[in-house]
Amino acid sequence: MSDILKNIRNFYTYLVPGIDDASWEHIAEKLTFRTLPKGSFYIRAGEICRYVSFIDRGLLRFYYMKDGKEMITGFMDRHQYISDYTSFLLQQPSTKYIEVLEEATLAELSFQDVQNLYNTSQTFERFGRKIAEQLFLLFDIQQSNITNLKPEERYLLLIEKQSTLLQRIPQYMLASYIGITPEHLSRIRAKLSSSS
Amino acid sequence: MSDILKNIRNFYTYLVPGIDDASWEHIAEKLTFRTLPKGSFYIRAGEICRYVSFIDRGLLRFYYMKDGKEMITGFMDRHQYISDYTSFLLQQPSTKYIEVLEEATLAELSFQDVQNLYNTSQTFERFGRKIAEQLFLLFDIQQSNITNLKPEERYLLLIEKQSTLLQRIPQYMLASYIGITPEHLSRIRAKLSSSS
DNA sequence: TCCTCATCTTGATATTGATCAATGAAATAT
DNA sequence: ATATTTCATTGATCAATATCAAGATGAGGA
Repeated sequence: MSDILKNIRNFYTYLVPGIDDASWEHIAEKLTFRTLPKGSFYIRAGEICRYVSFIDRGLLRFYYMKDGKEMITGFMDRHQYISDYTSFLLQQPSTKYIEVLEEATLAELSFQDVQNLYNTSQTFERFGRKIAEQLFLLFDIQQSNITNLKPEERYLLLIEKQSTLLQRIPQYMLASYIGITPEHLSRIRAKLSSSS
Repeated sequence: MSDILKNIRNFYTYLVPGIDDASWEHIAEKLTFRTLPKGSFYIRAGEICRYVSFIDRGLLRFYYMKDGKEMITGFMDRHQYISDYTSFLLQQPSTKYIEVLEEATLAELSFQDVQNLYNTSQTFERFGRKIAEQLFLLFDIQQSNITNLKPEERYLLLIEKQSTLLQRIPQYMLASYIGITPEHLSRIRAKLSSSS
């Protein structure tokens, strides 16, 4: 347990370098813990996201349904932050699913506690700003990948940048994440391996 | 001039409802003003974005270059906030161009002033958080439009939601914004008008 | 008014990636 | 070990959209 707290504090310190013990205690005492088994859902479409969570362990996938098909928009690994932040910020029903791919242990803050912390702690307000800024930057990179790169280039980038993910995720999910059909990814791979 | 300040204060109040006069004065005294003529650039690829700006008047477009072609990612109208926020946050060279389509009057804060305000004003820190959250929400909506909708549907959404823009922007720019060629947009329009 | 440049339209063809269908391979359950 | 199910590959065809090439339209300047 104290290992989890250490990891979370590292995460906070990364975003708000100067954080002091008192501010940290203030936050830490509000954290609650939860373990989600493989195959369960962090959130489903229609539900309101009531927490922001730190992933101490595990792997999750984001997707939404489009014409009866799952469209995967991202994966979240350990020591990252997870939430359907749109649903959380607006406290309105989510349009996404977040499914647990590998059993996950989460440390969470409720919406109400987050608001209270914003009102009582300048440090936490800064943390909230940093989180939103990080998400913005992440989105900006991802969007430019989607619009700039062809499927083949996105696949190569994935190999280069996230090779650990490739081993943990079936190919048809990668295809969906890249934005193509499993058949097309298979052909891209065939072409790449024949030409190299 | 006092009209501009009133508009900006409305914008701040929208994001941080409780803002008091003292906090506002603190911010207002750092604002600088600038008018950019039509055809000039707010930023070009390779430059670092040193300001966040409030558009009091005017219209601007975001684009990046891809294989020698301009790919338009957005338009910003008056009473909105503008910046290449990725370049601003990281203080690193931009990959985008922001061009003035209609003469623009801007009220700006420099990167350094923004950092100082974060350190001296809790209200401003909250404002920074809200700005980032708003940008995140905007991106999320835009991304789901791009991935969920077909070009024709994106065009119809544009007509429905931003009909004022349509009159101010040439069709080939709309095509780029929608993510298709001008020829294809022309055909979509032909099909729509024949079937209605 | 006429000319010119930019924009928009229309047609023919090419490319990309999806869909449908079948087969092969690998993991899991019995 | 065998059967069942899930996942990956391969082939044939189809749909959406890009590209290339002319024209048509329209607005601002000489």
